[in-house]
Amino acid sequence: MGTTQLEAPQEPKYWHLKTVLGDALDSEFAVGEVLPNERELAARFGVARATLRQALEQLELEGRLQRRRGVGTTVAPPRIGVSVGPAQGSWPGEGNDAWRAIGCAEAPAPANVARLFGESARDDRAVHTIRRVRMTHAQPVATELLYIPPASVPGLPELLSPGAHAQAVLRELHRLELEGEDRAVELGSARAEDAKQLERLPGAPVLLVTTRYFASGRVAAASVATYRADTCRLTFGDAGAMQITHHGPNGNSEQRHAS
Amino acid sequence: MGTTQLEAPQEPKYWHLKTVLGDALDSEFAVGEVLPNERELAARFGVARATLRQALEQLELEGRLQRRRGVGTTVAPPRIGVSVGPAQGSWPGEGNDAWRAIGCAEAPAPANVARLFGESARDDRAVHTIRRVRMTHAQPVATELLYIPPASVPGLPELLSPGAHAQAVLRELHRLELEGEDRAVELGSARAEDAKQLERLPGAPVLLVTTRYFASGRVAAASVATYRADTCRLTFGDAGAMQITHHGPNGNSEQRHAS
DNA sequence: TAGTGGTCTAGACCACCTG
DNA sequence: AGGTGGTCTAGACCACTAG
Repeated sequence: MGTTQLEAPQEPKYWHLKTVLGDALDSEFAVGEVLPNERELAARFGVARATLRQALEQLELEGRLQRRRGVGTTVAPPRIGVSVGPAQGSWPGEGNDAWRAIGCAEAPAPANVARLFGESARDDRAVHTIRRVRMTHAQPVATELLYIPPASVPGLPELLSPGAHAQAVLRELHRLELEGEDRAVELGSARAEDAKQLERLPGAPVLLVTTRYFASGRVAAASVATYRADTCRLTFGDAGAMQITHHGPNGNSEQRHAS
Repeated sequence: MGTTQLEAPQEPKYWHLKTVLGDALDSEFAVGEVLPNERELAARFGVARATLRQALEQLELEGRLQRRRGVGTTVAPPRIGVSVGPAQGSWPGEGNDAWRAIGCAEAPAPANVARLFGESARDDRAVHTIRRVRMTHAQPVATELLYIPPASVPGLPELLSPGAHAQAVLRELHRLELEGEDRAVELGSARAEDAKQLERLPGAPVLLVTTRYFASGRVAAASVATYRADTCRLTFGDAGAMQITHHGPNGNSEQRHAS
């Protein structure tokens, strides 16, 4: 032996670890089962805890693990498919879409949101801002800020209790005919406020879904929703019944696709 | 002073750092500008390099920074909006959709893909597998594996060169009438193979877009596309012209939405 | 109170790019 | 060759959860 060892250690330790752990999860662990703690795992694999943690972070990012401070690391269930596409309730709050309003306010839209409404509403007054949470299987999967310009809900009743006010704004909004929607998805990290509602730590990876609702030839409402990236798979179209993808066990697909 | 310091150091250093750096990016740096190197930044802020790196990682995750080994850390341009929704070329490869086939093969579908085709094709023979890359602004933004069962392309000509074969399969596919599509988006990390094509390191955060194409009352094709999460914003519908969201400067939206 | 994951440090070496 | 970011180590302490 000696220098004859031609192994390719090009592969970082944490990457190799991730693979090994991932395989172990598929073959030796059941969903919900708790793994040994980080210090023991690190010792068992002969690496520093920081290195072990790098591997765990990746697996958590891929939705295979769930870590909770003070509790432990458990094997995560497959991601939940949550429908965000059209072909459903159309307007926000229409149909049984599992959103729950938890607050509302009237304030000038922040710059990034004002942009969604286009040039027209540049110097607009305060917009109705509704904060909602989306629950699935008794777990919070998303928070959302819904922005509705006063012009979209002209016939609004008197000042009401915060809860009732949100209901009233949505009800008024539904009187309009929805002409179409627009959507964008990007990666982000949870702001402190959102993180708390999603029961995650600040900075946790999230999927930001920005939506524009069109009616009366203009943007009648807009929203920015924050979905937990670890537990959610966003579905569009009638993909509700689509099976999981789960970059998993044999999903590694080590075939030649080459050239 | 002394114990009178009631500051809330609950906020982790890296989180605070991220905020400070983020603000600095907006006010003092131009897109493309290179930041001081990590060792100097760490010293300047009085933290260990690992802590500084945690902040940079977050900013990179949010698409605000771009780091390249051996080169440096630069301020990233706003994310590129790439259209993935319907209302475009419909079939993959139809229209000018900036995809370029770089290889193809016939092999049994991996388990996770076979699932997309439903029960019917459980024990199916090899499927056509086409690997494509999507370019935008001369940069690779996505790689894709397109799976097409032989049944979907019956009239396929003789064995051709790898490149021509991919073209032929797609051309045959276009003869079918597309009845609808299905889509799911989730967070993942780049496999080594994809990472290379996307000019990123293995494990880089990506958005996995799984699509099913329906024709003749069944799934005629399916694909798993891997988009760079740092540089891309996926758009659906006619959101092509939608302005950036950019969780940015004043986007922090420190208003009360409370209850 | 004991045990977990989360944060932080101060170093070291490596892989990669550029001049 | 020199500088960059990427990986890794071996510690320490903190915040949280649970029995």
